[in-house]
Amino acid sequence: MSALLEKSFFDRPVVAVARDLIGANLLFAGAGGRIVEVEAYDPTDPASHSFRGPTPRNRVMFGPPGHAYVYKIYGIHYCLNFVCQPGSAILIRALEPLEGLDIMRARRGGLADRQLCSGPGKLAQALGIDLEHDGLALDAPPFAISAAEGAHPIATGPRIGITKGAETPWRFVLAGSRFLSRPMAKVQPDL
DNA sequence: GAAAGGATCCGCT
DNA sequence: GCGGATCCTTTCA
Repeated sequence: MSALLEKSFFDRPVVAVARDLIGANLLFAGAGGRIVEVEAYDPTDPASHSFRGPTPRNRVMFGPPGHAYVYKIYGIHYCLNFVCQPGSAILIRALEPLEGLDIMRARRGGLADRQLCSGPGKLAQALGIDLEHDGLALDAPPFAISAAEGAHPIATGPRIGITKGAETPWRFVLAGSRFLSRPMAKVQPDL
């Protein structure tokens, strides 16, 4: 098991951090697994919550790097992000479930492992994350995030579910993973 | 004060 | 493949 990531890991350009998170291990209170899908957002990006500056909801995005930004979407689901440099964050979209399988299955209604964490809302539900956890530090419990070990083939493509900035290819996935929220429509190897 | 719409998921057709 | 659920943040008058 490699060392836990420190806040300085996140104090870099958001796209570089996003690439490095593919293959990293994310645990929240003992439940989680390998990160296989993320998306990057930055303040110059019309799809980003930070595009129009700080608001009560997104204030954590403008705080120090290495904290969790959690928000509610469509009145029902929660999404987990990692804050990088000011106004930048990475949406964690899918995990390969590895730890705490029993509790994650229970939270997700007994669904199959492929469906436990294959989407941002599902992942937050499986890990038990909600608005109470907005702003928590990522380098201390209940978070435990360790760096990827070895090489991971990364594919890139357009982000999912957005209407503005839809062409920006800031979705990063572990190529060929069975645990993605959706397959990469057109596999583009990362360069 | 009002209205629009969203970084989603699930069930039904 | 499509639409409803569900709510609250943000924007605009």
